[in-house]
Amino acid sequence: MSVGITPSIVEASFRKSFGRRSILNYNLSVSAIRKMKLAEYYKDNVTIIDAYPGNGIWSAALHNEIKPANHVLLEPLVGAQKFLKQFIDPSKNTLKLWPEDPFRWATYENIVTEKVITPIVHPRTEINPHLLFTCNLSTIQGEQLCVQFLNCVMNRNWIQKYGRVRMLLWIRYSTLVKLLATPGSKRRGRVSVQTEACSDTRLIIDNKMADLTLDKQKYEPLEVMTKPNDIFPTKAPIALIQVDPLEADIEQLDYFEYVIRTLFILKTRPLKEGLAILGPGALDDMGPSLRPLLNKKPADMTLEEFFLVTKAFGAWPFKPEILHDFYAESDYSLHATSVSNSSGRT
Amino acid sequence: MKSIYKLSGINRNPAVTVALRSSSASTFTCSIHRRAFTSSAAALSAVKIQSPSRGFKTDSTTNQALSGSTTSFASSLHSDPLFSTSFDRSKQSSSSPSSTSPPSSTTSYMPGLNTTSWSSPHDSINRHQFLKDYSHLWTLLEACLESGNFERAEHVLISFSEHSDSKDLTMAVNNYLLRLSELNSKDSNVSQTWLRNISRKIPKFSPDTITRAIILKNKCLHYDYEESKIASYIRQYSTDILKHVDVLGIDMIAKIVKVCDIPLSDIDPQFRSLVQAVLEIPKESNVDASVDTTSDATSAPNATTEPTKQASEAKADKDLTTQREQQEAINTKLASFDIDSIKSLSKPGVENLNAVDSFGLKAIQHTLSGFASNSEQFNGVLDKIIPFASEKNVNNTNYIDFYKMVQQMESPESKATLEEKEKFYEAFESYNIARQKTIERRGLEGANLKWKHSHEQMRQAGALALKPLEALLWEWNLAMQPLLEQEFARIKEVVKYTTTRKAKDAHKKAVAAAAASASSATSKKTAEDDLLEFVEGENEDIDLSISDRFEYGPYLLLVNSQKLGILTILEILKLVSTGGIQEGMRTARAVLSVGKAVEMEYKIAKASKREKDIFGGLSPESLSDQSSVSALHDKIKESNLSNQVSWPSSIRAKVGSLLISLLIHVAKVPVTGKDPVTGDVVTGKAPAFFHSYQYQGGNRVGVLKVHNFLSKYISGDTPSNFLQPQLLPMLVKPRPWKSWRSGGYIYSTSSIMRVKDAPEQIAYLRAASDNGDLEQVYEGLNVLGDTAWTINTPIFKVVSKVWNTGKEFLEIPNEPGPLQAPQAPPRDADPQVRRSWLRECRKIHNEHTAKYSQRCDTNYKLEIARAYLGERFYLPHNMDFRGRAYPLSPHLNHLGNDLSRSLLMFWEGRRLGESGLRWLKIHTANVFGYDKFSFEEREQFIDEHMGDVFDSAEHPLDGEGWWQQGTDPWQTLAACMELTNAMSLSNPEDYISHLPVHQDGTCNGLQHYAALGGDIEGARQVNLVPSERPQDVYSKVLEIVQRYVNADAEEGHPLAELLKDKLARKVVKQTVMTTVYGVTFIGARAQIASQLKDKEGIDETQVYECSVYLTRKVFLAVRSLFEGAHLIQDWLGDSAAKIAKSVRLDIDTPSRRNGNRPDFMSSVIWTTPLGLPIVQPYREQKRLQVATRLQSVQLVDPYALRGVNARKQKTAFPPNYVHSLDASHMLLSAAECGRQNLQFASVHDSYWTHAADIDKMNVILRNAFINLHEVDLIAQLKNEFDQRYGGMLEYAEIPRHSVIAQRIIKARQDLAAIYRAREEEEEQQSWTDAPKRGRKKKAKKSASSTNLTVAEEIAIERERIDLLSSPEPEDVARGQSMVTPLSIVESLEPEELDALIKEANSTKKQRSVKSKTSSFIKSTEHSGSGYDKQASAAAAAEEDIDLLDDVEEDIIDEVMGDEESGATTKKTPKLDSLASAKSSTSVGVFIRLKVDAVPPKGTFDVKELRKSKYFFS
DNA sequence: ATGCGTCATACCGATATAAGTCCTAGAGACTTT
DNA sequence: TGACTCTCTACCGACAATATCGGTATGACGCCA
Repeated sequence: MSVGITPSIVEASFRKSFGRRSILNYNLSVSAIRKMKLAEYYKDNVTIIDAYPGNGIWSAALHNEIKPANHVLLEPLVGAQKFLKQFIDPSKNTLKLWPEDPFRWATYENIVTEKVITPIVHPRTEINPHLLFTCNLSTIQGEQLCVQFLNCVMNRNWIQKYGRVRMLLWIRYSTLVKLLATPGSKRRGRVSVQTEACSDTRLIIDNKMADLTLDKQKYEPLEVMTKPNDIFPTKAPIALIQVDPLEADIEQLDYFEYVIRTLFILKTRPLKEGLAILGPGALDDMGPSLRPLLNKKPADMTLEEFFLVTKAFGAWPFKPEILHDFYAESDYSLHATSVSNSSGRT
Repeated sequence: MKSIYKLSGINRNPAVTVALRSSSASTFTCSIHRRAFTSSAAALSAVKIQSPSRGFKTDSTTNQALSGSTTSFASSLHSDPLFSTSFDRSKQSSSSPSSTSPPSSTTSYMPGLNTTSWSSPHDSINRHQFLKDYSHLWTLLEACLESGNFERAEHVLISFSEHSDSKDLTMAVNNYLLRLSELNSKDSNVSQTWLRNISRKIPKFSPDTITRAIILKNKCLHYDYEESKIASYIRQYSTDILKHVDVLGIDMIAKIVKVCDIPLSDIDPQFRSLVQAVLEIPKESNVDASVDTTSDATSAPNATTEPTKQASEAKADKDLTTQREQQEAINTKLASFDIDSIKSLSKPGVENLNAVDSFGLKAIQHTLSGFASNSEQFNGVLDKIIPFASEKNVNNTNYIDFYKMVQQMESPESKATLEEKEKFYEAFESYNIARQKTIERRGLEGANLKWKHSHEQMRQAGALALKPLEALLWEWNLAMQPLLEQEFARIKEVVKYTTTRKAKDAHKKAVAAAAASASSATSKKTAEDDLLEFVEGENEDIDLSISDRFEYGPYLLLVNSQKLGILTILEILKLVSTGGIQEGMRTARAVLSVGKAVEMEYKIAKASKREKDIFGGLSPESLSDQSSVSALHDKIKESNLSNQVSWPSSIRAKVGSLLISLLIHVAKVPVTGKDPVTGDVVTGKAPAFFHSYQYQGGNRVGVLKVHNFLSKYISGDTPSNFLQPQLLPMLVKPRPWKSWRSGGYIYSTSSIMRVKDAPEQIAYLRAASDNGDLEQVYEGLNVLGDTAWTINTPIFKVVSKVWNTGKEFLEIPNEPGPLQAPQAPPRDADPQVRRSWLRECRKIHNEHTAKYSQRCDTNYKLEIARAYLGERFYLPHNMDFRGRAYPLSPHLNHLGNDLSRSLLMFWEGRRLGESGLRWLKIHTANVFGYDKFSFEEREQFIDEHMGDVFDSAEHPLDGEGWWQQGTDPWQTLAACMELTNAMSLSNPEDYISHLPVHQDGTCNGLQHYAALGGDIEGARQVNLVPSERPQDVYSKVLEIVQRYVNADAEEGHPLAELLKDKLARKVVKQTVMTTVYGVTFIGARAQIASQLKDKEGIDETQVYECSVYLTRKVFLAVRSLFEGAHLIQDWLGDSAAKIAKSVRLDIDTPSRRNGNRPDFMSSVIWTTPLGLPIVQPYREQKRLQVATRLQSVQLVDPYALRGVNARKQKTAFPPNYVHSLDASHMLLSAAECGRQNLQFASVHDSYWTHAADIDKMNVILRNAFINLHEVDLIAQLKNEFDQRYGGMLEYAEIPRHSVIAQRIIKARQDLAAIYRAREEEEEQQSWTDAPKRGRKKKAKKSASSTNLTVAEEIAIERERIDLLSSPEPEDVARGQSMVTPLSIVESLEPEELDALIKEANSTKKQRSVKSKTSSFIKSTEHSGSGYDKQASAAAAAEEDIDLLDDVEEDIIDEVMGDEESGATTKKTPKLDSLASAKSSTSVGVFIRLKVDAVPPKGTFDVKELRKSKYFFS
């Protein structure tokens, strides 16, 4: 995937996406990367973890622009592996293909234990300049994975234990609006608050044909895909976002998670109704301290306001002890089998 | 055009909406979309003329009475006589719908009145267009009447009249009239005036004799039986009026008879004896001790004259007192029969179970035993009768052991005279009736008194004492009262208006006025305001609560506030920790349960009150003529409005949610917490319950959680204290089944069939019931219900001893401690760690929940058993929709697990005799698990183990414990005890045995299959063929599998080598068993995997592939062994698929999701040999969200017309059919056992009777099986299908090259051209007609397409059929001139068509076989390949990247190829394409449905099994 | 009296919710350019 | 003119996801001829 073979990969990957949605426009990719000034930030001993490279356009652009010391492609799809292999120069050690599935957490441990990558832990004062993560999350499961990556940002586990690792994620539009919805938006939900709380997330490459209800002021894309053949499949809009984990801690993280998850159940009802379902007597006990917010809808609330609620919740003496609920599947085969066995006994 | 895509039958009905919600008060128009084409295309437009009565805008009929509102109902679309043939059982054809059906509104089969047929027009079982609203109105009418809201009731009545049949209407009016006259008993003019008015308003209404009877009743009360007034009225309408005992009551009739001097011969002979009884009773002694004492509480407590709170409490006190009085009265009665003392003779040492001593079951126990402890004066006569009486243990006995009493009385040593015995039984019977009634009318107020008592005790003990739960509950109920009163007041405020709009306007005015006055007087905030604020919520919700109250209000008013409070609390506490929610429950379930409890409470109270009204001073249980009594009971139930229909679940949910929200608001528990900041301990009061939500795998679920303070009180032993007493075993014989809704308990109504949200099932059932087709079914079920049971006390003692240890033992789970979740990993732990932690938590949680619910379940069983110790009881039965019988009373019954079964035995004993002793031994061997040997061997086995048997019986817990090794240990113990008792006699054959002895069918499903197919080999395997030793299917299958595996092992197959020594019967058993149910490969694989998992020597990683391998082998073996069965199974499945995927021409059924395709509407329906119609209920469900006070709740809408779930219809039909046969077999056997005076019980394919009667039963059940299968059932089924579904269309393919196919293609093109032209024209028209109306988006079609969609073609075919059946010759001619694919196909001879289809199918098959090698059986032959692939994949993952070179080219190409093609375009479902979807060599076409020919029947003669010893063994 | 336009509202269906996916297999239904 | 994706995986008995949004139908109401 050296610069020299760029035309060939562009040509070869035309209208290929291996079941995912991918960008096809190499030049636009390059342009976006330059606008992000990635090459300037990632200079020294750079490792790129490149999940689901698929047709390889975006990977090629990253590779050619950043020229990383180590670029590992996590691609479980045999077809895609075969395709990508054509463009990998085995003699060089900078670009490797690893066939394990990026969906599995073990993959990320394995590439370390197998010495495919050697991550450098970087202090949290700045974005880790030695490690960049990119992933194509354009499938239906991609959204799930995306949310989990964000959870990892919050929990500082997974690759985020190496410091604040920037993530460049290709996501569906439906996911995008969930992540980037601003207060007052119809799409404002738990994930958007969480994203806001733990990361600085920007829209990098937008898609022209999607008319989404985003705060365009706040999320001005660096590049826009305009032509039908910029992506494949043509009518399946995706976007590239850049997720920069924040340095600061979230206070009372457990409570924060519980509060936002619960409050967004009744997201267009006044907060007082939402408070009531936080715990027995919650409205009576916490209501007074949150009086100014009581009539606000969770969907309209800002991050700071959620922090206020979290704080009040943390200070509430009678808050529930168990914040994570489990449920039992109705799979009590114990009893059932004892009944049926005895009618047809052995 | 759009009309084609509209489901014409389901237009919303505005007039009904008015009555239900009355959101509006003026003119409505109900428009029906036209179904017929309005095109000018000559051949097609004829439809318009053909059916002038269809598809028009109905005229609006103005009805002044409805505050100017105009109501109209869509006229029926399909009332053609063509589609109204009668439902018939194919074997005894044609019977017209009975005209004597009791009025009912849940279902209706009135052809021609707003109805369409359900699954087939062949049966005249029709679906009322507004079924849902119809039944809602029905219940609403009753509710309004009960609460005295006559204005609205009339409103409802008028809406109802618009689309009800005249019988239902008359019944509705009569109920109105009855209630009106009740409340105006002193003035009969009121009701007469009203009647005149209503007759004018509803011209359809015609009074019947019941109407007259009501007026007569009113007159009697008004004029105090003044002869002149009454006699003339009777003369005017004949003495027929007097047959309505259920209206007038016996007392009244007697008086009338006396006053007017009417000869007794004019009275309905059925009830003459009752009237006579009244006449003979001297006036003063006419006091009934047993009839309801709480009845005044039931008569519309919240009607205009509502009892005050104090009054109702006082009444509760009174109730308890009267109850005691009543009991004493009965005691006196018993005593008067010369059995002065019924003081318990029961055994010592029946330990009390550890349980919260409070209400529920305790109260029942109290009822049951209530008067055992009284007075010493009863010692005497009984002592004379029973010599052992002196040994009686007086302490520790809190119940009467009737069982022992009777045994001793009947024992040879007993000196009781025949007369004494007779008197005893008579007393026993009436005592039981009284107690049964008391149990069914649960004493809610009684519970409250107990709570109150507890509360007061707590007070005395001082504040420091921990409050007992009861005290808390009392406080809650007390606190709920003012809120409930407030709610009642608000409801009354709302419901006094006839429309919500009026109510809202009035409210607005009131608010405005209040605001005006408030501005002057500064508002002071009072407690009441707080209440108001809570109840009313935010101002913006007021409109909502008004319309809400308008809906649920009338229902809530039916039960008084005391009862409401109590039952809410009881229900909620019962539900704690259900639904997999820790320390809580699902909101949906909670609100529905509470709502249902309210409904139950009301209905039972109402029934009880009516009974009192009708019987007057007579005591029904003491009358000699019990047949008249029960006939009258039935009549009462039938005429009772509330028995006909259940409340809509939306109403239940709303009522329940309101009550729960009140409870949440008032129920508080003390709490302590730590202030996170200061660290101080804070105390306070917190709500005991709170409403929240949880997520279950991405789904939101509403939950009601209990405060953990409260959950400390609640253990697995608690819920049984809150048990609803309505569905317990009965102390008297159940009311026999007489119709589909008459039978079972005394007060509560149950249906004879458990239906699954499917009115269609009810419709068919009702038709059969009304038609008198179910007599055999009734007979069988009644035998089951008449079997008398009692508790096996020795077993109970052992069990309760074990239970009280709290430890796990056999089937008894231990007392689960608090849930201990593992420590959560730190947040920054690897996601994998977190994931496995979560998984672990979930697993522990699951286990805990399962354990808890098991503990609860066992506790229920034991508590019920304890309550019924020494009692004689009965288990009323009904059926599932296939006809299999189940006891109505849950928890403790003989269908339960081993433990439940062991706790039950026959009340009646029978001398063993020689054969009985032998069977008792065999039974002991069977339950021990030694059941695969010959009878002689089993007998011998027990003889050899007689020492173990004795030891088990005498030292169950401290002996060798031989019984515990049995397959069914508890039943083994019971058998050991029985056998020991018998053997202890000098002649064991003299032993009077009560133990049920079982005879089980060996793989009963396969037995039926073998008989159906006449399959000799199969018959042999399942013991249909006489044999010296029992055949064991599972061992046989295992043997074959073993052979396969050995063969593979020979060839070096690694898995075969691994497995060949590890096969066991157990591994294959479940799979063989479930084969009958159509288990799929993956399901069977999972079963086998779980069996292999515990096997030694199989690595965990290999379990999967082993199970895959083995499952293939097992399937092969089963198939080879039961070839005949599989042929039948396949035929059944294929037939069901054809039916379920058939297309109907009689109604328009576009798919909801894809307007280009019709939905499949026909369920598989068949009639069992006993005449029971069975409808498979599997349809797509429509779900409704109902907004309740707490949250919105999702309910299924059973009334929605939805397409069938074809897949489920297909897969479930074979097992359902076979189950319907085994059910028939059972019921036939039961009926015959009843005739031969055998006690009989069954668990589907396990038949029970006394040991002594086993020989008789064996003959009976064999004969029944032979009778069942002597006719060719499958042929009969095919015949029935042909008749019922013959008019439908099925999809078939014929070769494209055939002449016919070419003609069809041509015809389609022609039709498409006409169709498109007409479509365009219509479009134009619709633009000019109503430019704003959007077109139905359902009809998605590509405008340019020249092909017809499937839906379009069906529409055209339908037109043709309609034309042909038109009465106009002109239309018929037009129809004949139409050339459609169907007309072309029908021009062929059937044989020609068959040949064409066969040809097409064979080419298709060839292609598919060529392209796929997917059959698992086939791939078994190369099962090595899967192994290899797995290995290489694993290797690829482990090795370095370079290994990618090794990936075979062809795989890559394949993937790449797929990717390429993924980008290619897709296509529209045009009919032509539908044809070529499978192969371009054939054309798809709709033909008349014809089920396949029945597979040839084998030569096995079912009569042979008469000699088969092990058929059932 | 009728008709029309506008606004409010009820109803119905669609969609999001959470966040490891459940180790695999195979048939069948469904969709939609 | 097929193919791809999605679903579901044993019968019965027991049961049951919810909040919100947007489009459409329908009715109320006002207005004016």
